[in-house]
This record gives sequence, structure tokens and C-alpha cells, in this order.
Amino acid sequence: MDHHQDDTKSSRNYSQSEEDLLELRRGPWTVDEDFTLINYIAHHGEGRWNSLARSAGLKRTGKSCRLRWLNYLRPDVRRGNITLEEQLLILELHSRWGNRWSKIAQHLPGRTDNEIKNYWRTRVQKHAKQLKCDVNSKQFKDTMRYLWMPRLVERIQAAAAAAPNLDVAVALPRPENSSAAASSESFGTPASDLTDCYNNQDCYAANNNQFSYGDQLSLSSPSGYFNQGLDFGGQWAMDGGDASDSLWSVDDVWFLQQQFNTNA
DNA sequence: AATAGATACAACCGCGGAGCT
DNA sequence: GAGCTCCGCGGTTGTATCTAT
Repeated sequence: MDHHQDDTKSSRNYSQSEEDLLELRRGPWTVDEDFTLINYIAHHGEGRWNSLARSAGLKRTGKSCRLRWLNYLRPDVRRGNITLEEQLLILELHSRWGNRWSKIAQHLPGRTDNEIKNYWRTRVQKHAKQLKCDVNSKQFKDTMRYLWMPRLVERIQAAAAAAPNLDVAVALPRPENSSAAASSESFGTPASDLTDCYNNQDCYAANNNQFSYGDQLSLSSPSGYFNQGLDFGGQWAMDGGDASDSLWSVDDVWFLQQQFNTNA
């Protein structure tokens, strides 16, 4: 196979003269281009992106058309802030699958891999940076699992309690069918506690607006990074803004840095 | 009000897998 | 089996917007 002579009109690199010849456009899409693409797909369907681009008269690569459609123009694409439930699910699924954004996105209806990837880079990696640790380190992963995720659950519960008519908990989907943890897609890594929760009807009480996840995760970290029974509740900074940004208080960051330093 | 830095997000790029000839 | 094309993924970059000074 030769991957570098491929994609006659999609992924191969064009020389400037070729681009001029084809008048290929790059950069932000215009309203007219969007309209053309939407119209064409409405009449002919999606797929065959290279020929689609040509047939629709768009001076774009097939790749660019595909990306624009999937990430922005698709009618079922969901816009707006990532919800607490979605954050929780992203953290859980990322802990299981790593940077497999498209796979993670499959479990968040309306969200694109690009959006989730951006969320991870801008929010999650920011916290890792704050803590001066690597986002892939065991310490940070445990921090997510034993602090961040339980807190998200707490906040989801709090939101559910504050607005009992809203079906908050139900919004958290199971990431996989019940055999997920045993599937080959788990890459042989142990399922996280939350995965265990998902596979445990008692724990994942999706139908009564209750999570018992927090109870299970209030235990101390098995890795010994955190003191047993440490209560972060009083330090929880609720600024009412973006949900993920208030996950760490100044005290939290200080404490976690101490933990990382002593365990490094 | 100006501006520098930070943040969020849209878009591009390189690459690998799959399928077809 | 080799060569080619298409598709899709993950990493990266560019830029518009927001925030702090």
C-alpha cells in the first residue's frame, strides 16, 4: 500500500499551482458554501465526499466537506455547553479508551469527536497543567476517578435535587451494553469503578434520579495518593459558571500538588 | 479604551485501514 | 499482490472571542 500517493482530491497535499488550478478553497466556510452543501446532501445524501464536493460545485476537498457536515451542519449535531452528565461520561470513557474520540463520541448523542477532543484539551488538560502533572499519569487519572468524577456526580445529584422535575440522572447513558467491561474493546484494562457501577444495577440507579456512585467512590484511593476520609466538600468552589472550571479550589490544587510531590 | 494573554472551537494535516481494480 | 482511491481518526494549528490589566 502506498498511503502517500493517495487521496487525489482529499488528503494529498496540493502544490500551490495545483491549488490555483483547482481553485480549492480553504479556511472558514461561508454561508453560501454551507447552504450548497446542505442542499446537496438533502437531495443526494452524504458519503462519497470527493465526488460530492465536485458534483455540488464546491471548491473544497471531500475531506473538508465531510468535516464541515459532520462537525457543524448535520441537523442532529448538538451545540452548547457540555453538561455535567456528558462530562462525567467523557471522563469515564476516556479512562477506559484513551484518546479514541470518535468512539467516545458515539456514546454522546449529537456530540462530535472534535468537540469532545477540544473539551478534553481545553478543560481536562488545563487541570493537569494546574496540578503540574502529566494528563496520562496514574496520579492524574486517579484524581479524575476519585475526586473529579465523584464531584461531578455530587453536582448532578444536587442539580437533580434542586430541580426534581428534571430527569437529570437518566441523562447519563450507559457507555456500553452490559458486557462492555468484558469485551475486547476494554483493551484488557481493568474496568473503572464507574464502569463497575454501570454494570451494577444497584449502583447505577438511573430510574430513580439517584446515583450511589458517590458512596462507592468516597473511599480512599487504593493508590494511596489521598488521605483516607478526606473531606473536600467544604472546599468545593461553586462559581455557577462553567461546570468543569470550578472543579478545583485553590486549596484543592495546593493539596493535590503536595500529594503528587510526595508520591512522585 | 487599549491591549496582551487566555480560552474555545473550527478547520486542516498526516496517516493508516479498507476496498476496489 | 500491487497500486490506487476513499474514508475516518487523532494530532495540531489558526483565529475569533473573552478576560484581565
